[in-house]
Amino acid sequence: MQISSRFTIALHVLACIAHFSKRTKVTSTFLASSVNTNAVIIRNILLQLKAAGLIRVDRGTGGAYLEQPADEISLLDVYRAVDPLENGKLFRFHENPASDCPVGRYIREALDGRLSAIQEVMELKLRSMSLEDVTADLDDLREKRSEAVYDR
Amino acid sequence: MQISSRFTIALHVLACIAHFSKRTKVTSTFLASSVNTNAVIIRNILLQLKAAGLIRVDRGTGGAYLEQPADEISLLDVYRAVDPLENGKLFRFHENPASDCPVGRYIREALDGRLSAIQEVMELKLRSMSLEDVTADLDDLREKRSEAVYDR
DNA sequence: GTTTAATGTAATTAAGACGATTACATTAAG
DNA sequence: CTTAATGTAATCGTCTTAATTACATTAAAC
Repeated sequence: MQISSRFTIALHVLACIAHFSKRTKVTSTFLASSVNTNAVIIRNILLQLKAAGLIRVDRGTGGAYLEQPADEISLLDVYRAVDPLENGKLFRFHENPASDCPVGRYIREALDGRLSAIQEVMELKLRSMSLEDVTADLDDLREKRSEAVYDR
Repeated sequence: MQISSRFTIALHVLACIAHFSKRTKVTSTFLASSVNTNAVIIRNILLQLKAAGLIRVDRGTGGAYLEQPADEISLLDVYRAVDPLENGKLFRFHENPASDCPVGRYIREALDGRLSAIQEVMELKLRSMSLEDVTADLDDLREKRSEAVYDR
């Protein structure tokens, strides 16, 4: 059960908006070609990011813009925007274990706290990273790679 | 993208084996009724746990037994046994981002380390908990609940 | 040796998610 | 009014999950 690529696409989209939107109009078609997917896929992700209050999208004229500073958009914000979990729970249980079994009767209760703790460390880590961290990484990589060219 | 219930079913199954296998023969039919699912579902999970070296299953006569002490079986062992990730990566990327885009060209490299770090904290937490921790929780719950009965 | 109870395994089904795609109404600037 | 873009519905193929039926294989027990 890998996590859907919607999450990494959303980060790619946000990084593009952060990088381009001051200079160019960032449309779903533009984003679709950077990501290499269909514009409708992008538009649906933009709708989710907008619903979460992370971006603004201009109808008619077009263009997407950050609604929050990049350092205030955490990876957890993005993850939750595009991949909402039902009940907020990462782990699923099988329904109706046998209540007349000493294991089945209590297994859900026994696991619940532990599984929540696992989910929590993951979400804490997601919350500790921001869109700005990602764009800073991108800037570093671009710089390093162009240096490498001059090295030859 | 919730994680498949196979993981929590596998923990239920292992807890049953730990609890019952010294006294009773633990068959797939027995486990299926405790979990409340089909015996073939259980048998496939037993095959995965066996392939991971966590249990032994006796053909013909039937019965499943732990192959390792409960305190040496971590939740990560179980998770990996029943829910193997392709490439071992929790997060998926979209293929072939535009290499002529300053974001598309480096986005994968920029995210890779961060996503691995997220996966790692989750796996460390999974590794920190053992089957014995779960069975101890179950014992506690059974004791508490029977006390509660006498309290009335 | 036959019976019996269990596992291993294949095949099928239904439901749901994902990603891609086409189509089109709606919007707003120029 | 034209144009370019978004919002949204509908469809499609593929994959995964979970459930189920069926049956060959195994090994103990009588």
